[in-house]
Order: sequence, then structure tokens, then C-alpha cells
Amino acid sequence: MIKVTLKDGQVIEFEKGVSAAEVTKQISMGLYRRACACKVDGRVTDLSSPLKDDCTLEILTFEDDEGKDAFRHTASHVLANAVKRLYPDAKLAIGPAIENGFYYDFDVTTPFTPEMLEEIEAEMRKIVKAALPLERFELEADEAIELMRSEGEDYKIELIEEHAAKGEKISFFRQGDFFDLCAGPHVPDTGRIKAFKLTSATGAYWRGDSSKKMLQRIYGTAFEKKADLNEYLEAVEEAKKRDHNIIGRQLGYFMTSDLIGQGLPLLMPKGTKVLQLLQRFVEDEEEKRGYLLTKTPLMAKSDLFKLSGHWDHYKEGMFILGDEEKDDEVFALRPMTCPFQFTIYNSELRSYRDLPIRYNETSTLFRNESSGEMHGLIRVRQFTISEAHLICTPDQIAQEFKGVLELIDYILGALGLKEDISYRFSKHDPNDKAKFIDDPELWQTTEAILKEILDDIGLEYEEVEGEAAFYGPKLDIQMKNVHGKEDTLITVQVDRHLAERLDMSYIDADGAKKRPFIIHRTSIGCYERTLAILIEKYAGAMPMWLAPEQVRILPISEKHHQHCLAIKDMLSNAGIRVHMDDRREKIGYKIREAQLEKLPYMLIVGDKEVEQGTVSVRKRNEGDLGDMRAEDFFTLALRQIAEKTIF
RNA sequence: GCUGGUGUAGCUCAGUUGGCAGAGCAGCUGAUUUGUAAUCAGCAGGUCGGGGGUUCGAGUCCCUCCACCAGCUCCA
Repeated sequence: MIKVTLKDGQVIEFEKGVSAAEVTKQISMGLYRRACACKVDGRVTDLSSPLKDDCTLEILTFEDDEGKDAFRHTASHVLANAVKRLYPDAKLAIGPAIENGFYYDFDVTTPFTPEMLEEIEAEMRKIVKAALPLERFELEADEAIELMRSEGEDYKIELIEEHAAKGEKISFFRQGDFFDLCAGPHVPDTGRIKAFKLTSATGAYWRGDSSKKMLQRIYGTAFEKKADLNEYLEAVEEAKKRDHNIIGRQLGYFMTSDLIGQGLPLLMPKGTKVLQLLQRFVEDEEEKRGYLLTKTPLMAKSDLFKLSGHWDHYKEGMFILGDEEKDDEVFALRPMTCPFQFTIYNSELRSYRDLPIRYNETSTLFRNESSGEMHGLIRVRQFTISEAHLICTPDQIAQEFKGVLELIDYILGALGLKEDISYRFSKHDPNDKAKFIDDPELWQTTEAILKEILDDIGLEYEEVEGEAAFYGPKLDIQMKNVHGKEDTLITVQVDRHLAERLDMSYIDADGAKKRPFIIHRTSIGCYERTLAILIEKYAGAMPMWLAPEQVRILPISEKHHQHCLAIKDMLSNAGIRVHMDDRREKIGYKIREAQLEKLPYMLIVGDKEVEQGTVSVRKRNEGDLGDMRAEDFFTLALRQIAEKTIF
């Protein structure tokens, strides 16, 4: 007999070798029906696993992340099973559970069409209906390879060889006529996967490597209950209604033009107004915090970029003007401002007493992104970023870094985005010598310095390899767009390399010439992307302080115009962005338009208001607020703008 | 760059086996002086993304380029 300790502390004795499934059934059949997998002594495994010794057992359901993964991973096997039945020549690659569902990659001769997805779904339903049990079996590596060779599963052979090299067991899962190399765990049978949907088919490179073959990926999602699936699908549809790329165009924030080119959005008056407000806000705030504004050229001779290392590590991302073979001088549009501001630093001999120096610039940059990368205002070829370089002594780096994070925190607060971001500590990939400068010791020490700073601040962050800048590690502030795709909003980087490249120095207290440390950072990110994120966050209804038009006065009829103009002047003279809708339209019509344009406030003025010196205030998200003295609304509006109230 | 999808009026979309390019909204003109999300009538609006081809005839079929969308790769 063995002792099984349950999550609630209860200890039950069972016969040695009992399966976790049997134990679960004894606890409660209801729990068994919902159980997806289990944890034995903290290790996630299948419910079919035999319990051989005293252990702790935790049953995982769809409510648990690991349970949900097992459930959706099983759904991906059902998908692969269906594809193999309909397209026997399809070769299987990988099929994991992901954040909101699962996918499976196949090597097939013809890509999947939407109609094919429907047929595959129908086949999947048959597999679910058959409630095929999933059985695990293990093979020696050579047997496994032999089996996969006989099945023609070349990708699996590659995977098995890798697992075997790491000394891992080679396990498979079988369900009826289908089996797949897989570490598991899985739910007990395919009948569990009642609510699923294939959401899209697209290409994806084998092993995520663009030099390797492009496979066909099918994405799907799966839930325990149909209602949860529908709720999820509706939420996805709702999220799309906030897509900046749709409503940003609809509301007249930006547009694109075939004649102008890809990745080159035109900011229209409303979008430009928001950017201007953001830019003034950031520049003024940075000035208060000791930054010195610069304005440096948008291009430079190739010599500068050769010196900075951009030519070696970033040339593919740059717009180059001229032909290196033919022309005496070749220029390039700048992809970053660093070497320009460093040139200003280098214009005189610096003392440790001068440091830190904080240069900021509202900096327009050009990056030659590949044609498939562009996306609305989020990925573009020309953008403007609040870019600064803080040049300091090694002693000052931690303090300066903290100061940067305080500024960012303040800005994110003003934008109402604090709850929406996550932190990523982006490190280099030691195996990628082309992308990152080749100086292992420098990377190691710089990454250690940044990690210490982050841990000291107590930031919660995810560590990711291969995401650093070519010259140094970064702290990235990430945010998801409406499609659930994560992008970097803000980045703060520690650099001990470029000072060397550009021969930057300061004279220290001991009279010796030393290399400064540099922080590259943005505070609000690039304005276009930040605007996109704001549009999505607020579904186009900008916070009061950022709204291109803050107040619209709606006279009931022409005889109220005179009075309305006086109110308009009062607001306008105080800097409030106000217009008056003096068209001969019914009030309902004017209100509807102002609502659709997502204006924060509408002031309705008719006989009653003129007589009483009031305005009837309508707030876009609360409707009719009733009458208010015009002066009181004026004070309220000014306060909300000054305090950057979010509503 | 790669895979797939899309491209018809300012916007949303219809357009049958290849046979006279349509609707609603927006716009303009006129009437309506209006009380918290759409007043009525009339008018105008198109190189069917660009170019090439097949055909007596192409929005529709073929080729090619461009742009937009999703995903991959890449990245702020």
C-alpha cells in the first residue's frame, strides 16, 4: 500500500501501482470527469500514470493552466488525427497548446483553405464523438526513429534525435488509428474535447527559422463547454472592434496611400493633434527632469554608421542613399539617434562633474522593415520616438536607471496604461554572432549589472534570450494589441559598448580618462505606436486631456448661436479645444455625430439654458448629466484636463 | 521576405453561366428652426487597386505589379 497525500492535506491509502485516474474517481466521479491531468510530487503527468510510491497528488482541471494546456494539447492531437485521415501524405511537425488555444504545423503540398478547415473540423467531431482513449507508450530512440521513418515523418525524426541527445525518454501517445511523438500529458480520451473551433490557417517556418521550410499551421481553440467557447469567440470579435487600424482610419486619425508607400502612414489633423499633445507633455516633463533637448540630422554619411557598428549589425534595416560601389559619398537615413547625440557629447572634453548628461530628442527614425511586417501605426518605416541617451559614470548607472523608470511610470500613469504593461528583460543570444557584438565578457557583466538594478527595484519581469539590442541588454515594456500580439512600447537599454566604438570618455576624479556608461531609452515610446495603443485601449475615445476635440457646443436652433459663441470663447480662451455645431440639424442628429466621433463632452444650449445661464452637459460615456452653470462646467473641464483624468 | 486572404462610389457592401456598374450611409442643393444617438425631397458621385493578356465583349477568366488584412520571420 502507498500513501497518497491530496491537495487539501488528506492522506488516503491505495494499492501500489494504482493510477491517478483511479484515485480521482474514488475522490469524486464529478472531479474525474473534469480532470485533465495531474501533478504527482509536483510533476505534471497523465491521469493514467501509475503511482508507485508515497506521493502527493494534485488533480488538474481546465481551471489550472497545466490542465488547460493538456486539454488543448489533446485538441491539437485530434486536429492532427483528422488531418492525417483526410490528407494521409501530410507530414506532422509540432502541435503545442498556446495562450488561447493550440496549433499544429503540417507539411502538406497544398495549403489549407477555409473550406478545408470546415472539413477538418467535421472529421475532428467524429474523433471526439468516438471518445478514443489516449494511451502513452515509450520506445528506445532507435526504435522510435525506425517507426517514424516507416511513417515518413521526417520532422519527428529530427525531434527524436534531439530528445535522445539530451537523454530524454521518447514517448508517444496513441488514440485509435493515430499516434504521435509527444511528451504529454493528455486528457484521458478525445471525447473531452467537446467545444473547439479551428480559427485560421497560415504559414509558419519549421523551427521558427526563416531559412527552413515553410509549413502550414492551423490555429484553433478548445474549451470544456460550448458556452465558454462562444464567449471567447465573441470577446475576440469585440476586441477587433477596438483595432486602431480600423477605427484609427474611421475616426480620421491616420490614413495610408498606395502612392506614398508601405509603412508610411499619413497622420491626419486629429492624429497629429494627439501626437502634438503627447510630444509637448513629454518634452516639458523631461526638461523638468534635467534632460537637454537636441535636434540632430535625419541622415549621415555611412562613415558614422560604420563607426557605430550599425553598418555591420543593422545595415539590412537601414535606408541607404547612394551606391557604395559607384558613389564617393554614401548616406543613410538614421535608424537610431545614438551616434548623433554621442557626437555632441564628444564635442568637448567632459569631466565626471558634468555627468550625468541626459540628452533627449523627439527623434524621427527610418527603418527598412520587410514588406510583410508593416501594421497600421504599430510597425512602420518612419516613426518618431522620444529618444534619450543618459551618459553617466558607473556609479550613477543604477540611480539614472531608476530615474528613467520613474519617468516612464509617471507617463504610463498619465496615459492610463499602467495596468496593461509587462516587463521583459531582453538578453543577447550568445550563439548569434551576426546579430550581437562578439564580446562575451562584456555581455555577461552588462547583463549582470542590469539584472541587479532590476532586482533591486523589485520589478517583476520575464527574461528572454536573443531580444537584446546589438550593443547591449534591454528592459522592454511590453503591451498587447487587440489581436493579443505583444509589442514593445518602451525600451531602456544599458550600453557599455558604443562609448568604446565612438571613443567617448570623461576625466574622472583621479585624473584618469574613463569610459562612461550609457542608458539608451525612450519614455513614451514611439509616438505612432503609442497613439495606436491608446486608440485600442480607449476604442478611439481619447482621455479628456488628449481628445483632439474636447467639447462641442450644440445649439438647439439658430437663435441660440450668439449665446453659444460666448461660451465657446470662454472655453477656447482657456485653451480648451471646443467647436460649435451651427448646422441647421435636429439636436438628436448633432448628438449622434458627436457620439460617433467620441467627443468627451457635448454642451446642449436652448431657450432654457440661455435664460438660466446654464449648459446641458452630455458626457460621451454617461449620457445626459443635466444642467450646470457654464462657469462650473468650465472649471470642471479645466480641472480634468490639468489632472489628466481618465474616463 | 514567406504562407494564405482581400481589393467595386468617401464608408459598408451587392453584382447570377463573361453581355448597359447598383444599394444604404456620407456628400452637395433645397425645404425643415428642431430638446439628448439618424427630418424630408432632389442631385451628383466609378479608369471596378495599376498594367498586360484571352475574347465580338472582362468587375467577372489568365499573367504581373501594388496596397490592405491575418500569421510566420524580424522589430520600437
